[in-house]
Formats: sequence, structure tokens, C-alpha cells
Amino acid sequence: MEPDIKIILREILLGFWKVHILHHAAEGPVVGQWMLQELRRHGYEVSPGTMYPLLQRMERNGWLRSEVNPEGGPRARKSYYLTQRGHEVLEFLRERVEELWMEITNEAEH
Amino acid sequence: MEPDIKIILREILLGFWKVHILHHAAEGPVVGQWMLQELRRHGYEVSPGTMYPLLQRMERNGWLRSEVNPEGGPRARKSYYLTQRGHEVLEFLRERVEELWMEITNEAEH
DNA sequence: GACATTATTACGATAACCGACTACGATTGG
DNA sequence: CCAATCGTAGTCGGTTATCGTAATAATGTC
Repeated sequence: MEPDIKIILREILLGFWKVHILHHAAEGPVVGQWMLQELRRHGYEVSPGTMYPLLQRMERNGWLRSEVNPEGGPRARKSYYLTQRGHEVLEFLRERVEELWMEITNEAEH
Repeated sequence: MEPDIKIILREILLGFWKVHILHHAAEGPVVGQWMLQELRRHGYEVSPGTMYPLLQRMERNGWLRSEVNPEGGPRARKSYYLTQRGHEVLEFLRERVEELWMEITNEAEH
């Protein structure tokens, strides 16, 4: 089991913490570094090279919008907010998570 | 929202139906075509070119094992069974799904 | 000036998608 | 009874996009 963790993380859990991100963005602005820590807390080891392109994609998709101090230079810290569209996506995902949860906990011991 | 579905599917829901597969394999042997239908029923459009390599990877990882009629030729139908290791992986995933579910439904309106 | 924080980038490896294709079996029709 | 057709199941090829690692750059702080 232990050696499978990395494979599971990449193969399956990738989408899970993306939901986390949207969820957190709904509660307040999200910053890349903070999100990396938060995910580590949950056992998801995510690298910057994965996180930042992801946040950019989500912004490109219109799920997040970012604010940045224009004086801060090209690597200034960016705060991401959930957009209206992002809220709809999150709601949709909530339903999917619930559906999955219901399905796999139905342990009727066949 | 509508146009986002495809993106969501690829970006986030990919892992979800992989859990579905393991779950179904725990209940009984799983066949590619049947699984494709089952996922369509849940709204996940997956192409054969995605499904079959995935099943092969899962077998390679030791989560599934396949049985096939040796007389059936190179494209004979394969039945996939969940291995002991697959059970452990599934159990691990159950916990992760629960954790995610708990987290995102905790709507304490901050 | 040294150090911490934060984000960006490059690049190799792998996965995902689409669609066309192959192989076998069952059914139908002359 | 043979042959053509259709349905089912899985494979393959080529392109695109994502992930991971690690190095890098810019700004703020002591």
C-alpha cells in the first residue's frame, strides 16, 4: 500500500484537491503558497509547478479571478477569488462528490 | 456552466470514476464495455482509448487482475477482479472521499 | 547584504482524447 | 448449410495537455 500512495495521488486524487481549492476560494481569497501548505496538511503533496499553472488555468476558465499589487513586480503575491461561475462549478462538484460518496459507502456486503 | 462541463470532466472528475471502477470491481468482475456504459449512466463520457489503458495500468499496479478466455483471440473480453491490494487502495480512497465530502459540506457561512 | 516569501519557467515523462481499426460471435437470409 | 451482416469487445496511432522536479527571479524584511 505504502508504495502506491504516489501513484494514487497522481492517478486519482489529483481532482480532489482541486475541489479543495475552489471550496477555500469560496470562503475567502486564496494564495498559492498558503494553498500548498493547506494541502500538505491534508496529506496531498503538490509542487509549485503543479499548483500555479493550475490556478492560472482556473482563472482562464473564469472560475477564479486574481488581484495583485501592480507595484509588486512579476512575482508579487496573487490573491484568487471565486467568481460567480466558479460558484456554479463548485456546486456542481458538490453534487458529484455526494453522488460518489453515496455510491461507495453503500456496503451491502455481497 | 454548460461549456465548462468538458473541462471539469477532464480537470477534476477524471479521478472520480476511477474510484467507481474500483468500487464496482469489488462487487464483481468488471468488463471494459460494461464500465463504459455504467459511467455514461452517471454522466461521465469516457472514450475506449481512455478506459482500456486505464484498466491496464490498474492491473500493472496490482490493483486489478484480469481473466480472459485463452481461446478467444487477441480481443477476447477481459474480466477484471479487485485484488487484495486493490481493496486496500479502495479503502484508502473511501477515507479520502469522506474527508473531502465532510470538508466541502461544512457550510458554516464565514 | 543575507534570508524568507512568492511566483514563474523549462523540460521530460506520462496520461487523455479521438477515431479508426481488428477480431470474434451470433443472427439472418438465400 | 454457407455466407453476409451486425453487434460486442478491445487495441492502436498521433496529438495535445498535464504533472513533477528543480532551478530561477523578484520583492520584502531583518
